[in-house]
Amino acid sequence: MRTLMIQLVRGFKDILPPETSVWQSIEDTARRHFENFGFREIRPPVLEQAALFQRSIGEHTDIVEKEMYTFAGSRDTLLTLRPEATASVVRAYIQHKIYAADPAARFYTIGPMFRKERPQKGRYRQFYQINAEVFGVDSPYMDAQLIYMCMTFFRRLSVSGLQVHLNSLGCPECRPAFRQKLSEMLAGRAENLCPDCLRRLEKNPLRVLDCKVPACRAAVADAPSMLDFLCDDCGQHFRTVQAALADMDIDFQIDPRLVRGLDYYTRTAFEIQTSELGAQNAVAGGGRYDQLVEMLGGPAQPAIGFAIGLDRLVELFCAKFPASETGPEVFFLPMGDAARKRVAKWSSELANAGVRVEADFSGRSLKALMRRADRMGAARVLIVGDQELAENKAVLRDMKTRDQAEVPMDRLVEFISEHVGR
RNA sequence: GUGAGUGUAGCUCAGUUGGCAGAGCACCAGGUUGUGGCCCUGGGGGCCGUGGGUUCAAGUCCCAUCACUCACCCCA
Repeated sequence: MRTLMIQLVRGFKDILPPETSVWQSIEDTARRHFENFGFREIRPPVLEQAALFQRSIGEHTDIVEKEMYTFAGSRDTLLTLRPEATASVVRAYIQHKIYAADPAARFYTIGPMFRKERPQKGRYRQFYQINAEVFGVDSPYMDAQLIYMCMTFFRRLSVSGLQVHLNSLGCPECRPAFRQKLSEMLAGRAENLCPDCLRRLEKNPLRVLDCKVPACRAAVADAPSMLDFLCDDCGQHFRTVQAALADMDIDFQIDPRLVRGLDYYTRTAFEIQTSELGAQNAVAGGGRYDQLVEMLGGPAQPAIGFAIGLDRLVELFCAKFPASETGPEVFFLPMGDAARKRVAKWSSELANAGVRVEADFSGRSLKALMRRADRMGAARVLIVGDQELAENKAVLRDMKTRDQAEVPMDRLVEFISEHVGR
């Protein structure tokens, strides 16, 4: 009789060792790097009221229309597994009145997001992001510093081949005029547009700009550029961002077609792309969202942030530095029951003293255990048998040099701690 | 939601016009009573994704279904 195997839910994945150690080190690097820039960690829950995302991301975005995991909570509230983190961080900023003490606040958060899309290379239904959000700062220098922080983070990880794409989406002052102009133009050639774009024409004409359907691309080939419609303030802001980036030696490309999928962005929008991940080329993306805090019921405070796709970053990183198992510093190899009893205690104490150890209690032959130690990449083995027990010693063998030394048992932990260089 | 490709051992994959299920690597044991890597010998491992159909006979042909992968849409 065969029990039915329960498998992963479609689009979800297990992250296994040794790859998990890559995740750990990237996350550690992010924490250190972001904290150097004055960011502190915030950990909002993964479950929120559906309304939070409907109001922030926008009713007519793909995310809200078809990609959210939403289900009935208690009473008549709808709950959603977060498809992105910014809305939650904004909600927390408002709910805990963090602005009251000091409106300027910087947060980062690392965790899983959920979107019900068809899985594909670099895209999962549960995926991980590193988010950074800045509140209460409207200066364009903040925009530049944020992009700088992001790019130097990648540099720290030695991930290269990344390109910054930059655009400005204007503000409520200047965007309507552009939107109007664009709508008029697109309406005139509606028969050339794909069905999706016909819907976008009504709800969000800017999105037609980044449609990949050839006919749509042709239709918008000579479309007006938002950059020509920027008001004085937005224009000034955008120019200052560019100048600051140049001053910080961050290369970028102006990309007037860069329209992000979330409705809340204003002014600066950017995406960091790679050519090495197949179709899903965005490794990070973000922008300014100066109206969102107020839209969600908080005070009028400007804000800007970005999200890094951790899964994609790990993939880029592993392409360059493949994950590998690291063996123990000391592999305990007891021969016989009496030895196993002693090794159980010694190896535990050594681990507790900060040395990475592993002990084998299987009772297999010395040869078999030596092979096992070799395979797992142990730096050295400690052999304990009847002879050693009788003489109150153990044999410490260096697997690389094959040197063997006798270690007095009563000082075993101290001796090995020193020997390993701790 | 749409399209294409792939499902055989832990992994990578062969499998001829339909005729007893295979290799390499990995794993285990022995060659060496308590010393790893190389070598030699032997061994364990499989509902051939699942269900149905055709056939004397199906991993192979047909149908369905599921899963995975890639791509579209969109994004991190």
